[in-house]
Amino acid sequence: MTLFLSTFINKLDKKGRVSVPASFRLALSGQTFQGIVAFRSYKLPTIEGMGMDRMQRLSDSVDQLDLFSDAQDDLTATIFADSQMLAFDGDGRVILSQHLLDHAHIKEMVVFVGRGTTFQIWNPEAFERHQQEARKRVQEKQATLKLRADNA
Amino acid sequence: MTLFLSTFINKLDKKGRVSVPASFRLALSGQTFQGIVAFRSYKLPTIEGMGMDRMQRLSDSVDQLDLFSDAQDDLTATIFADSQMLAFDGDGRVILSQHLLDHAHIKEMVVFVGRGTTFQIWNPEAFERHQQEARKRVQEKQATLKLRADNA
DNA sequence: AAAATACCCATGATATACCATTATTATAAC
DNA sequence: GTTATAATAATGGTATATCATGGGTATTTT
Repeated sequence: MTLFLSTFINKLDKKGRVSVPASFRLALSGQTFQGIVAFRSYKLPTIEGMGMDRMQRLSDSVDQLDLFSDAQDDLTATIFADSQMLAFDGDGRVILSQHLLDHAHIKEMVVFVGRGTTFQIWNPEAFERHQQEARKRVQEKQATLKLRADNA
Repeated sequence: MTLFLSTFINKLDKKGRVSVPASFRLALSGQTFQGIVAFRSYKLPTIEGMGMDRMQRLSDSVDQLDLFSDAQDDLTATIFADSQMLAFDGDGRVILSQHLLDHAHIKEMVVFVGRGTTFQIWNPEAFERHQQEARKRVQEKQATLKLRADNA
């Protein structure tokens, strides 16, 4: 099992620790770095999470040895500089930095959302809202699609 | 684990020493030269840093340019001539030369910024400004960046 | 000799490792 | 189908190790 699936809600303790869902840990079990890599989404109030291997591949694809090109500059600045390596403790927990928590407006409860090869970490209410809006957009799209189909 | 990730802010002591972040040292632990290679960025007020192995690769790629071409000449002058090997002391610190410090306007605090296969060393305020601008540009260019990220 | 550098050790802060307890889920027995 | 039991996962707290930092002393360099 190498995919991140489902959503899980866990509690943030007063030290900022939170258990990474067991199934996510299983998906990461083959990796050398036992933990997750996390950075602030540059588009939504959520934290992007993945394994180190994916980060490595991201780096490889960006690494053309033209380390001075403008094109890659902003991307590397934003992603690599902002990302953090969060190691599991013996019980599969990580510590989310204040930096990350602030961005996602997380206070006590944390939602892990599987997205296949990556996952996201949300504030529960914010995630719920985001989901509903996404659903609404899909429905609207379906409506327009149907109209088009009828017209065709 | 060979990537430089996150940003760390450390202090320059009165002897000019500064701790290289532990995770950066870990990323360099496999190398024969225990230290960093640093040179002045030619387009930004920052110091470019990397391990000796990456410097070697850079050299190899420059070798493939025509031996006496302008491009090779420029790279050799701006990178190899300007770069310095800074060895770790017993506690993982290096001494940044005045030459480098002046270029980056560093006085007391030093920011280490991971960029995947390399890193940069900044003045804190200058970095903050640069980072925010980069983030803004990334948000504007979202679509392109997303494609890249997905392909990785 | 003076200055710069390398080496060594001490300390406080913080993160990591470890262990105990609770909760939840799955399994088995009745 | 319900209850009992076991297994796994999540949570909470404490001890330990690591790291950044500061200072001292020796060693090299000029």
